[in-house]
Amino acid sequence: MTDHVDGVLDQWAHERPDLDVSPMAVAGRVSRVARLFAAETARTFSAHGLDHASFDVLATLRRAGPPYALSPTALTRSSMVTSGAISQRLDRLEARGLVVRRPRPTDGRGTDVALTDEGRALVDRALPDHLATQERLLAALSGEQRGELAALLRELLVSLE
Amino acid sequence: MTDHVDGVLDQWAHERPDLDVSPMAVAGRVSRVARLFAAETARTFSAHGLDHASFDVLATLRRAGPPYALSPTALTRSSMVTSGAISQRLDRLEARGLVVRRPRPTDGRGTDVALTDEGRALVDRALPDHLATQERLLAALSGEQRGELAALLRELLVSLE
DNA sequence: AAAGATTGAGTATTCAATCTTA
DNA sequence: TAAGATTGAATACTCAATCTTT
Repeated sequence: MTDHVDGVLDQWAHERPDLDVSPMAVAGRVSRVARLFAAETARTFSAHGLDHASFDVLATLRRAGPPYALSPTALTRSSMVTSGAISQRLDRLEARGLVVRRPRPTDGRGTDVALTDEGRALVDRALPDHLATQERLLAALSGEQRGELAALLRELLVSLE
Repeated sequence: MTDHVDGVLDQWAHERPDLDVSPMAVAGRVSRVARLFAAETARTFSAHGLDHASFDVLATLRRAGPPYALSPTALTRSSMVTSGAISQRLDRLEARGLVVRRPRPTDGRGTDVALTDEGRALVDRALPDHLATQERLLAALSGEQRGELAALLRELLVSLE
């Protein structure tokens, strides 16, 4: 059985036999899997009136634990987008009443972003569905294979982060 | 050694001990690795006056072999973006003289998109640097580990594609 | 009616500049 | 000066509608 990347590697082997394209066997597949996962999980988020960007912020606040509040800077560091993107995500979430922004008492420069009750309820509803979708996407791999895959990706991430 | 995802899993285990968040161990890492790879390879592309979108189109035409020509539909299928996005990528590449669009002789509806000599020269220059960047990003993994990782990702892709 | 390709409106991002407070 | 956060211009995408040819 072959996937799209096998075809790409074959083409390069034929057209540029002088080059070692083996890094693509990993890099190309990581990129494709990530995109396919994102497309599929987007459908689940959509069923809850969310998208990946919104869920990402709500989930980061939720898993931080009570009082479910973080600064925009902390949200930016946890995410993989710029501070400007976080500001705009917060605008949208606040307009929907899912988060509130409040000036931080101890530092006039700072802001606390907190989940509202509605925001917390929404992310708690969406999370089980999201996990079920991820589980379904991974169904082709056994528990042992998932463990191996996670371990290899962690080693890679440790070297990159 | 732990990565960002270990921290996320710990947080969820504390806040939602009722849920099995283990799918995130794979899905979260795939997403993060893909984003980090994309950010780093973008720097290489930029050094050649390219970005990921442009390189993707040029490389697809290049590895197709002589005469380095495909239809927009074929380019769309090979990519992971919509036909509208491909149209716009081709506008940009054509404006720079890296590809040319010509009506297909055998079917008035069709278009052939072909690399120009300049387009081919550019992708052939950028490709070795791109591979070197990917190689560097994977440096933490042995050859054997890369093989295992690629095999697991391929199995996943076969189930998803 | 369908296939191939493009268009334009709407959206979420990045980047650099800006504003406020420490 | 620096830190925290936001703003607005520029960019590349998606989605749905459209145009042309078969």
